[in-house]
Amino acid sequence: MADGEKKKRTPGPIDPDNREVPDRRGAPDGTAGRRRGRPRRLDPQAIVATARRIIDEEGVDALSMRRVAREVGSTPMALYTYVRDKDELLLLTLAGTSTALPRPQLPEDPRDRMIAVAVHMHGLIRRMPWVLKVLVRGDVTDKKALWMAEEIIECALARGLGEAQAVHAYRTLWHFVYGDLVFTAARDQRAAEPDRRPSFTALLTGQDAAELPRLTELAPRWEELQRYDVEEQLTAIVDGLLSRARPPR
Amino acid sequence: MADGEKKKRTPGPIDPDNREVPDRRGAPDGTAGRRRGRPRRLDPQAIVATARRIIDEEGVDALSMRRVAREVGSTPMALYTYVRDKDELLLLTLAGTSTALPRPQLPEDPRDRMIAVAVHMHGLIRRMPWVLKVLVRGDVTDKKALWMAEEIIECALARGLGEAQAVHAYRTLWHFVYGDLVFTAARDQRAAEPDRRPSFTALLTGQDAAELPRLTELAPRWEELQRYDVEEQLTAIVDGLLSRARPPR
DNA sequence: ACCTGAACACCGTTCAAGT
DNA sequence: ACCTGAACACCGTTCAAGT
Repeated sequence: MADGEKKKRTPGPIDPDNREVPDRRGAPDGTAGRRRGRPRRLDPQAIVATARRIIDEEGVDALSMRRVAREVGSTPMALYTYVRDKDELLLLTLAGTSTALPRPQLPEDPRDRMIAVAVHMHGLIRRMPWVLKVLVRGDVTDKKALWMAEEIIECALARGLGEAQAVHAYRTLWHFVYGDLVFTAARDQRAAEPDRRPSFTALLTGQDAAELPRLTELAPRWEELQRYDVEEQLTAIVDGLLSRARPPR
Repeated sequence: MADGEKKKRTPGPIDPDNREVPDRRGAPDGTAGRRRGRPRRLDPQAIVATARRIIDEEGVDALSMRRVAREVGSTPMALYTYVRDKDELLLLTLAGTSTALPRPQLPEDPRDRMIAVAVHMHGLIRRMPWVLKVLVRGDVTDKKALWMAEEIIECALARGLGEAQAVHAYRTLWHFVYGDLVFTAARDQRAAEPDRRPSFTALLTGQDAAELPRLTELAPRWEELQRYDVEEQLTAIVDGLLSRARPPR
């Protein structure tokens, strides 16, 4: 990094919100908004749409710059006019995904509302597990998903949490939802390929009974005991978080 | 998958618990425990150790079968005598990692103890972030980490949760800890490469103020508001979970 | 049983050149 | 400004052959 201080700006970034890109149609005199230089041959939206489809159908691992290029009828390097690198393309696929499920009717009571939003958040991603693997790489980039944060924070404030506490409550709920989905997905995958390493209970030998008596006892029933209703867990967490409110006066 | 029903068993699996592998030293008569066929040239433990070192020093993405082979002075395909595939090697690197932090003194009170164990779990992985990326691929494979599950479940039972509830409590805590660590790591990484996409607050334009008033208001202070003490959050969660106990009689 | 070498079917990205 | 083609430095894994 001795002399590499000049950063290349991505020349034609893609608008993550899928709005019309100005793209050579501007004022009638043809100057304002007109792109300079060689006209585009590729459709930026098509690039992202293709990427999204590949991920959706075959998983994140199936996504490659070469594959997208092939499918949009171009060469790998042409894509780099539109995205800085593969990571950026991945993030762009997130936009608009939060509208997959219609925004639900929410209860009026702040506590119940908070739980309902968290459950919705969970259900949304449960339906599109690929989103999980992309989300690790950065923050939420889908503006249409922000209403959920807004709602949860608003509810927390309504129940007497401070501003910081309310933001923390949102994060805590999100972190749980995320973690839960990751492990649910891992379990589903393990179930899909049997003979693969089994759940940890198989590791327990007779010698462990002394050190891990409770686990040893529960091991045979672990699979069923493990299953929970996310809503119940979210309810418990929300109640725990709300119990930190300073008493209303 | 029409005719591919016969599964090759991995011939010489590596013991995840780092115990002495029998390896050609058996009964004095030289039969029991003796390996048949050509003797091994590679040390199974060295393979795993090398993999662990690479991941630890340069991250999971730096791990490749070719790289490990090179560093143990062999060829890529020789590794497949010891592991079924790259995934299995990855899982094997996990063994023993939970002893990185000494087992702490725990409070007697079940609630406090539960919190302390959860905090310990968090601190352990915080110190070895690479573990996170490997854990997604499966369950806990480090037997030495199971005492944490045992403790948490035991505490939950002591406070009056049912068996299923106690197991759920453990899972909920673990899912939160995992999610929290993933996003903390993501934030750290974002901070390390600035100019990269910023936090979501930068997405908010004037037009959003109407729809997202609270977020818009908090946005300028988001970075500081966001920071929380994990222990506080874990405490709230534990209290929420324990509040589900049937009242003690 | 264990190990090698060549081969297959891929990667992301840089770089120089063309339009 | 946008796109191409060749090249660089890699991947995981299969397969046939050797010891």
